[in-house]
Order: sequence, then C-alpha cells, then structure tokens
Amino acid sequence: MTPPVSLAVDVVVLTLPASVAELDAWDASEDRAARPAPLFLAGRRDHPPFAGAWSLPGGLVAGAEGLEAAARRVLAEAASRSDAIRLAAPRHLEQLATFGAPTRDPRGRVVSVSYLALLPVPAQVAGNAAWLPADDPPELAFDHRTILSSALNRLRAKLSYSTVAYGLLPDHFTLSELQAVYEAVRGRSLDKRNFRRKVLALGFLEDTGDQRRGSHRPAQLYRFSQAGLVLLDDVITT
Amino acid sequence: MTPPVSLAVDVVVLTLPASVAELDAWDASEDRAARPAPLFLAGRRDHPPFAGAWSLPGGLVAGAEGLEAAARRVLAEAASRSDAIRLAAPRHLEQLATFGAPTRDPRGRVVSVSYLALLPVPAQVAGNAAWLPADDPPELAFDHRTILSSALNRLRAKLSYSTVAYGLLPDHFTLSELQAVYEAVRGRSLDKRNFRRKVLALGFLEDTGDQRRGSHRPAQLYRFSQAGLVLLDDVITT
DNA sequence: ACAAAAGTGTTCAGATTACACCCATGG
DNA sequence: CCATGGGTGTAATCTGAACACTTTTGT
Repeated sequence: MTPPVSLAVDVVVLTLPASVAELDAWDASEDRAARPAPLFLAGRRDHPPFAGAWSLPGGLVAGAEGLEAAARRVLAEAASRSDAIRLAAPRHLEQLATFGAPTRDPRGRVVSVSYLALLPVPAQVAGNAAWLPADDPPELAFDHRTILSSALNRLRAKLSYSTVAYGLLPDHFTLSELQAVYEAVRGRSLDKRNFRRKVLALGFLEDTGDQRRGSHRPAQLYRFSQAGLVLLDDVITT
Repeated sequence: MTPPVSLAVDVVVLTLPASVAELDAWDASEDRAARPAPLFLAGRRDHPPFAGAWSLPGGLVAGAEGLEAAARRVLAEAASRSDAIRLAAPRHLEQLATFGAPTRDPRGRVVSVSYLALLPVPAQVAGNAAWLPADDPPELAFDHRTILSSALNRLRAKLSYSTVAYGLLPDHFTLSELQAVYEAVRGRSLDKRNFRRKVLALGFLEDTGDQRRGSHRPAQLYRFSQAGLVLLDDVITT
C-alpha cells in the first residue's frame, strides 16, 4: 500500500557576507556592482549522480521524523563538519515548497520538501562545503537551482511584508545594518532617512539602551520587539 | 533504503456561491452578515479513521506520477462522482504546503502535499460530497482544517498582489462581478468607483466588445489580458 | 584636524479615500 | 414608470520619493 516514493528534505541556507552584519570594512569606493549579495551553503558531491557538482544540503526523511525536524537534522549533520554553533541553530527556518517531478533524481522517485534557513553571518565551513553567490550560482545537482531560486524569491518577497530580516541579523543591530540587509537582498540602495522613518514608524523595533562604537559616531542598537516572524500590515518599499 | 513514508496529495477546492459570479439574485437587503463567502469541497468519509467526518479530496501519490498530476487525478476522481466538466478542469491549481507531522494519520506515516484549486462556480456535487463554508468549517478529518485555513490565507493574500481572481471567474465577467469576488474573499465591501479606477489602471483587464444584459443597464464584459497568474507590481487595497 | 559613519526635516507629486448622482435597460 | 444594477468625477488627505548637511567619535 505504500507507494515506492522516497521523501527527502533539501535546505537552502542563506546568509550575507560578514561585512553587512558585522560592519567589517567593505570597500564601497568601487562602484562596480560591489554590493554585498546573498550567499548560500553548498557542498560538493563525491558520489554519482552529479559527482563533483555542488548541491544543497539534504537527506532522506526518517520514518518517524517530522519534516522540519528532518531539515534541522540535515543542518546539524552539515554542522558537525563545520561551524556547529551557527549552522545547527539557524535563526529562521521555514518550509518553501515540495518538488516532485518523477525524473528529478535519476536513481528513482525522490520527492523533496525544501526549506529556507537564515543565518546572521556565514558560518565557517570546512572541507567540501562553501558559500556561493545565491543570485548567480554555478551549475547545481538535481533541480537544486530551481529550489535555490525559489528560496531567494521567497526571501525577497517576505522582506517587504514581514520581519524576516531578523534571520539575517544578530540580536542587536544598528539601523544601518538593517538597511544593509534590505539593500543586499533587494540589490539596490535605499535612502537612509526614508528607511529609518519607515521602519521606526512600523514599530517592530525596540531601542536597546546600548550603542555600538567604532571609529565614528556611536550607533544606537535596536532589536526586534517580537521574537520570530511578524507579518506587517504596511509594507516596506522604501 | 526507502523510508517507510507514504506520500499523499490533498486538494482544497475553493469557489464562491453562484450568486457572486453569475449575478443570480442575492438578497442584499438583509444586512446581517449575508455576504457571500468562499466554499470548499468536502466529502464524507465512510471508513475509519474519522468515519463520518468531512474531509478534503485526497489520495496517495502513485510511483511515477508528478505531484500536480496526482492532484489533478484526485480531482478527476471526485469529478467522476459529480459535475465532471467543472471539477476536472479547475481554472487554477497551485501547491500550498506540505504537512508531515508524524502523527497526522493514525494509520501510519503519511506526508501530504496540499494543493489549492479554484473554480468559477460550485460544480454540482453528488452523494457524499458537499460545498461547505470555508471560513467556518465543521470538524474535519486529519489536519484538514489546518490545510483549509492555509488555503484561504493564501487566496486572500494572493488576491491583492496577483490576478488569481481569474480562478473564481468565468472567461468574461463584469467589473461588478470582479468586485464581488474581492468582497467575498476579503469579507468586506469596497467602493465601486475606487475599485474600478484601480483595477483598470493596473492594466490586466481587457475590454471584450461584448456586454451582459439583464433587467438593467447592460454591463461591459472584460477578460484578463494574460492567461494564467500574473503578479502585480502594485497592489489592490481599495 | 580629518575620516567615517550616525543622525536628522522638508518639499513635492502621486495615490488613496470618501462621497452621490445620472444612465440604460427590462418588465 | 419603476426597479435594478451600470457607470462616472472631485476634493481632501496621506504616503512615498527626492534631497544635503550637522554631529559624534576614533585616530
């Protein structure tokens, strides 16, 4: 009675270069498309099919395991080979879509439930893994390119009507850092004054008393006032 | 190597009462929440588990079958017992989400990929099937209530930034009918002049030369100028 | 004193809202 | 001639976009 269909999860882990969230130097003087852009986690396959190709972290769902639990396990497995702390506990995890073309895996029928995970900064990854540019990826195994692009689309869309940005930021952050997240994901720059006015008016931010210091005027640190994803009535265009 | 997981599809078929799309009399004089509201297709289960309860049309995915194909097959099976023409060819079909809590089916592990289907008017359904109010459903089998509510949420959201409304309308329709779709799905009334100005400005409608006649001034008929779903830059708030 | 990023207001154009009457037809 | 829904414009308000300088700190 059980149809011969295997069920897998594949996880698109997205993050931004450390320069965005952590204020490291980013050479903005070169205006040739040197804007930070989203990165995704890929691993090199060492067995056929697609041996040698990059692919998303993934794995089969075990019999008694929930789908999101399977996604977290896949991340934990990737973490054991890399920067465990960051990878194993993504700040945001949500289901994307399910891909089930009968021929998507040449070995047989494997239906994949895909997930989007967000991290505040790229974890250190080791060995056969790497962070690659999500908006211009190399060839990927299976239909992973389709999955990746649906992840990016989801993130871009959700940025404007929700607080998903928290997934790409540390607990406390400056308004400039928040703006940098929007700019990196949307790929265009925003007006500082309009952006600040808008996000403060939306009221999902809370002023921590603290400041971040650097070799310039200190910046006020904010946090999201609700943990987790909040859907906004209004929209962040700005 | 294949995990013992069965894969099913469940389909939420949504439509609106004939009065909305077909201009039949709807007694608007009674203002007690008598607004038309979305309906969904349910069938009565005649075997355990949940024997006697209402459930969404669904079924297991066959080995070589695509997911959307499985959803269409499930609809075709429901159609063979009902109004075949309308049901078997929904005007819109899209994947919703995948539900995989290990205990969602008491018989064993069944992961369900859910779909949203839209019809312009309720098909005639026979025997153990019925159209029930989607916004206030009775008890449903399994986690079908969750699936139903994610379908409604999806539809409501998508109405404002896409042309999904085509799924609930015949090929040619009047602006009042289009407005009635928005009002029924969103559950509140809209200003006629503002609505018309907005949707015409968005430019996804095309004036067919034709008119619809009734015992009143004839109404211009429109169609969507692109077949299928179009995402809008701007948004229909109105 | 200089470099670097933080912070802050105003003006203008376009969009959204609220609102009420005449029109064309069928019966 | 009456009932029914179709169709239309304008003024007030709100929102989004564009735009440049001063402040605070570290070095």
